[in-house]
Amino acid sequence: MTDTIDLLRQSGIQPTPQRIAVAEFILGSKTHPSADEVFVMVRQTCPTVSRATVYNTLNLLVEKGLIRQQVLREGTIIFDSHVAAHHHFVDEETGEIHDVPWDAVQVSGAEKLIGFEVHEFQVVMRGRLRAK
Amino acid sequence: MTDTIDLLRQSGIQPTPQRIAVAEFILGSKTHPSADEVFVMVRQTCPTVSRATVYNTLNLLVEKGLIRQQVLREGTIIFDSHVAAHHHFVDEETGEIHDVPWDAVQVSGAEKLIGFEVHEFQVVMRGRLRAK
DNA sequence: TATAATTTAAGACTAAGTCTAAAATCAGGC
DNA sequence: GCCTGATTTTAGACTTAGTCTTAAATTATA
Repeated sequence: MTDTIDLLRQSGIQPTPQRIAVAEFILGSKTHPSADEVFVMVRQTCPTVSRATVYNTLNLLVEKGLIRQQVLREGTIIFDSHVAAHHHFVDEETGEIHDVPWDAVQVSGAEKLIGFEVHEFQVVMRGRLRAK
Repeated sequence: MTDTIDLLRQSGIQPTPQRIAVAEFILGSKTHPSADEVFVMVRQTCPTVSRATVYNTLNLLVEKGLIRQQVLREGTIIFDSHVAAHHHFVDEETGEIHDVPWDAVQVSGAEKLIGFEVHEFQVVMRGRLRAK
């Protein structure tokens, strides 16, 4: 909790109970929740937080670089606490998003495209989970 | 026009004036329009087509494999007449989507991920257009 | 304590996508 | 051509994700 407060402060974000609750949840999450999924979860620790505040807070965390937003799931933006470059796997059946380590896939040529100044890239893979 | 009718029939799609208009537009498009952008454009050739019919038709074309849908732009699904594997470049400033030829980028390892059965993949690049 | 600035809450609003029910159209048989 | 059943279209209603608005609450500062 104190770590989260310090982190918010260091990022120029005024810590409030609502913001702390949202940050604790999303920064501790290994999944890729939508804003409304965050809202549902955060209401458990902060029952009076409003939906608009959750959206506002998530967008602020993105703006300050603490989390990333991704366009990977149909119908909604998802949020990702893993800010370092990595790839994604999208489960076609469930829509669930999985992180793929940056080094698991090798990409060359992406930053040398003619006509484009590439700032970042990722490989987006689609398929299904393998039975274990 | 006759080509489009034949193509629809071969795909098991009953050709109607509305469907022909939508198919002609999207199959001839080099861009990545949203459903509502298609709606606006198709209304020029088929002024009485309804918005629901445009959505229905695009989804049917996707289902039959004539076009692809992509989750690349915030806030909306885009449609892509280029069904063969290729990559995409997303212009950070405008949100515009550009095709990148499959061979322009080399990817290895994507289909050998532990735990995942990868059916398809693409590299999604973000940045800005280079001044020409 | 007072004041200004910031944040929150909750409802309203917008836009993308889908649903619904009736009307229109199409396909096939006679 | 007519009839009937199936399919498609229409247009408005509806749902949901994301944003806006305004007043209240909270925080920061003097």
